[in-house]
Amino acid sequence: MATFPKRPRIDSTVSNPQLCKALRERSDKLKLKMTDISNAAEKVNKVIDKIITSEPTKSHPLFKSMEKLSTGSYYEGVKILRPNEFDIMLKITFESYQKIVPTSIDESGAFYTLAFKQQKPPSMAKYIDDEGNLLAQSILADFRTLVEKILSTLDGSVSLNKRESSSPAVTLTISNKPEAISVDLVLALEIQQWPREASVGMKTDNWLGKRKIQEYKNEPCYMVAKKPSQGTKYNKDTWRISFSNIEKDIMNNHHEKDNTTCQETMCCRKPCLKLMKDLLEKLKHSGTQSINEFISYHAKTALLHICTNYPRDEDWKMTNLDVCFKRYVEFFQEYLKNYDLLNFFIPSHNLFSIDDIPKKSCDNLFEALENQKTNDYPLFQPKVQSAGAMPFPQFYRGYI
DNA sequence: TTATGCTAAAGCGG
DNA sequence: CCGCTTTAGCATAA
Repeated sequence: MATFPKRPRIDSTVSNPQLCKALRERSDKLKLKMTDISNAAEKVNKVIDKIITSEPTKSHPLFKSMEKLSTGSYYEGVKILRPNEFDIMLKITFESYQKIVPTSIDESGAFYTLAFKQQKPPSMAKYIDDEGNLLAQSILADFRTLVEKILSTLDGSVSLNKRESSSPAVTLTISNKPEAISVDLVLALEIQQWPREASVGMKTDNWLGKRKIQEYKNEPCYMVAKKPSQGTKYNKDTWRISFSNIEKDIMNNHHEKDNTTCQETMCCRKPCLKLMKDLLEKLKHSGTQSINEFISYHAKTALLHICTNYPRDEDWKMTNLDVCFKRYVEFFQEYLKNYDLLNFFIPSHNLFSIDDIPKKSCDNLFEALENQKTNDYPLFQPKVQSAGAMPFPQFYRGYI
């Protein structure tokens, strides 16, 4: 429960026009170019369509129900710099009589076994063990084989990446200039009823509104074939829960409840997330010690929590971008210091501990963020003034 | 299944 | 800064 830092502290902070302008310029630089989007979208969509509609897929007992559910940064409109990474969830649904029951296997509420409650369809026998549990890894393996087979009928511009043992994704590389495009295909089983562990999350009535939250809880959630990080702990095949569908809807409809006229004041929730992703990437490449474990999902989750604390569009005015971003950084630092970043949907699920992130890495990132914040984000600066030439309080001088 | 209309975001010109 | 056009993605209807 003691998740959030104390409220105000920086509410009184006044925007600094120079810093605000500099952040906005950086944010503009992160935008995707329309020509890049067109190129990439055409190629990606073509491949996905091929995979879904090909004969081997359509004749497979399990995969024939596959439908595209585009998720992740690109489709949430927060991808930065170039459209070079796509996340596509391929969802599988079961006939109504084939009820599947998720059972949580640990305290976190992140991992589940999935068992057929009623009859087991004979065509699916190879994916089900003696107790009726669905075998995540064998389904994933067959899916990979299927994709491989379909790609082999193509012109060779698309290749299959090497398998990564803990990843639930089958990753494709599409050749493209100036840069290859990588596409994560994530096979996901659709579950109609949210597990009990998820029923207490998403406490954000003031931001999204009770009605909207209830609508979300009536939507399905998904199970993906991701192993727990200590692989041998559970002998059964396990699944990890995913709310990518809800996350996407929130990101694309993130204004405060009942606000239908949000056009007038542009909010900076998305720009803040883009800047944070950019900053994390830059820190990773700047030699900052062991912070490579942090992923954009941590940044996104932090943003969702902060939006809950600051629910009003008024709290996110574009003209206050610097204040909002500083607030974001400080909340994120608080999560790092407490080693406590909870999954937005499942409060029992601490992202840091589930992903086995060392406390030391959190401390390192805390310090790196502190340094960036107090020096007005030197890593955002356009280009290097060759080393040494510019000692550290760099640009944006002349305020305060 | 396909066609059509809407929206958010990029791009551009004032 | 503001308004206009274009585009991809998506929802809805036919």
